[in-house]
Amino acid sequence: MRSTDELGALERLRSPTLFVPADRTIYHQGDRPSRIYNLVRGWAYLHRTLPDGRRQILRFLMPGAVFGAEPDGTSGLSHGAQSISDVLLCQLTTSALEELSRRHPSFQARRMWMVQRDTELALEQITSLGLQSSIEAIAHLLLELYVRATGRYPPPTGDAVYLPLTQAMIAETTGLTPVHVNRTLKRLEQDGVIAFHRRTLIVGDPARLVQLSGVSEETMRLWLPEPAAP
Amino acid sequence: MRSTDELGALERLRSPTLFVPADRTIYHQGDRPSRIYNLVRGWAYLHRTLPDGRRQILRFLMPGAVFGAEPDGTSGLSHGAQSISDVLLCQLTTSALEELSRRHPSFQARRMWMVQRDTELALEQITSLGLQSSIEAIAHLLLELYVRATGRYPPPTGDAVYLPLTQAMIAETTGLTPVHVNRTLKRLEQDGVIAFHRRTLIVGDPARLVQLSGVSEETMRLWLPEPAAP
DNA sequence: CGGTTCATTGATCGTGGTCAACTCGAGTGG
DNA sequence: CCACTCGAGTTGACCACGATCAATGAACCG
Repeated sequence: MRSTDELGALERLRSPTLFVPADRTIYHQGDRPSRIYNLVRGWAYLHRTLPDGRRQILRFLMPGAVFGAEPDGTSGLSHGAQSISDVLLCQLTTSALEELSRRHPSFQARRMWMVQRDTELALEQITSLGLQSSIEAIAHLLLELYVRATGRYPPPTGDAVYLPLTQAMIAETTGLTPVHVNRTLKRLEQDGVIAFHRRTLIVGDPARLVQLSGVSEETMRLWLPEPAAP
Repeated sequence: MRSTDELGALERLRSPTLFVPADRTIYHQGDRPSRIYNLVRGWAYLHRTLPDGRRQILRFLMPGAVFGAEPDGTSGLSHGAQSISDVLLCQLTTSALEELSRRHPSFQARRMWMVQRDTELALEQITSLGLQSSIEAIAHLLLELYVRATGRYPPPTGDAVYLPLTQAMIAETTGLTPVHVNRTLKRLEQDGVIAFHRRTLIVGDPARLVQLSGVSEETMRLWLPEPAAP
C-alpha cells in the first residue's frame, strides 16, 4: 500500500490527466513514448500488428494498469494501445518516474511487481494460445476478464457482468476467426457454461468454466487487483 | 555496464555455484523458490504444464538469463525450469537480491530492464502463436535462437550454428505436433530457407528467413545480449 | 550388437478457416 | 413513424492446415 507521502510526490510529478473517447488510438506501434500511462477509468488494450495487417491483442487494460514503458535501448514501442470505452489516463514522464523510483523505494517495488505480473499474464496467454482448443481458450479469456473486472473469484452461478468486448476482439485475442468465435460461444451456451450476448457475460456453470479454462488458483490470484499479503 | 564495486558486492552475496547435468529439472512448477538463478553456462528452458499433461515451452534460457523470480503475493511458481545441456547456475537468495537492489541503483535498473525484456519476448511469442502459420512460426523461432545464440544479425548466407534442440522441443514451443514440425522443416529446406539436421541450423536464405519470421529490427535488438546505447 | 531416442514418412481425420449471404438492433434523417 | 444505413452477430457450404495414428529408418550408446 502506498504511503500518503508517496501519493503526494506522485501528485506533484504527474502531468495533466488525459481523456480519450472510446475506440481511439492512445499510441501507435512504433511510437517513441515520452510518457508512461496509468489507466484511471475505462478499458483499453495493447495490440501488435504484423506488416501484412494481421493483428493480435496482447493484453486487456483495466483501471490501475500501467503501460507504455519500453526497455532501455529500444527506440519505438513494439505494440500499440487502443481505447475500448471512454478512458481517463494519468501521465508520468519517464524522468518523473525515475525520480519517484529513486526517492520512494516502495514505489519502485510496486512497479517491479506490476512488470513481473504483466510477464505472468503474458505467459498465461502463451499457454492458452499454444495448448488450448477454441472452447478452452474462450472459456479462459472470459473467465480472466470476469475475475479482473469484478474482483470476484470463483464466480457465483448466474452472475452477470458487462464486458465491453466484441466477438471480433475475442477473436483477435485467441487467434481464432470471428466466425469460429461465434460458433464456439454458441456451443458454450448450449452446454450451459456461459452466455455472452450484447456484451454481457452470464456465468451458467462456474465449476465447468474453471475446469475448461485450465487456470490454477495461483493464476487467478494474479487477476485480482492487489498482491495478496505474504 | 556494471561497476567493479557492484560486481564485488554481487560476488560476496551470491550462494555457491550449482552444476546441473543435461536434461534435468532445475525446479518444478509450483515450487516455492528461495533463490533467483543466473544462468552462467549452457542452455535451459522454462515451461508450463496443464493438469492433463500438455506442456508448453515458454522461453529458452541462454547464458546471462535471470530466472526463478515470482511476483510478490504468489506462493509457488507458475512454471518449471529444465536444463537442455549441462548447465552452470549462480544462485542469489531473494534477501541478497533485495540488498543489492537497495545498495546499487544500477543493479536495480538492470534487473528492471531484464524483466521488461522478458515481457517483450513473451509478447513476441504471443504474436507468433496467435498469428503465424507453422512455416512462419518455425522460421521465427529458429531465427530468434540463431540471433540470441550467435549475437549476429542479420545472418550471413550459409552460416551454421549448433542449437541443442530436438524437433519435439520446437513443437512444444510453437504449439505444433512433432510430426508437423518435421514436415515443415522439410519444406523450409526444400525452399532453401534453412536446414536443421543433427541440431545444427544452416541459414540458406537470410532475407527470406527474416521476411517469413515477420520480426522487426526493434525486436531483433532485444535478442542481442546487451541493451544498445541510447 | 541390441536398445533407445529422435527423425521421417504415409494415410486418414477433424478443428478451425474461408467465403458468402443474411439477420438483427441501434441510430439517423426524411 | 418509417426507410435507410451501419456495425455486429449468425448461419451454411466447403476447404485446408495441422492433428492423429501407425510404421519405419537413422543415429547414438551401453
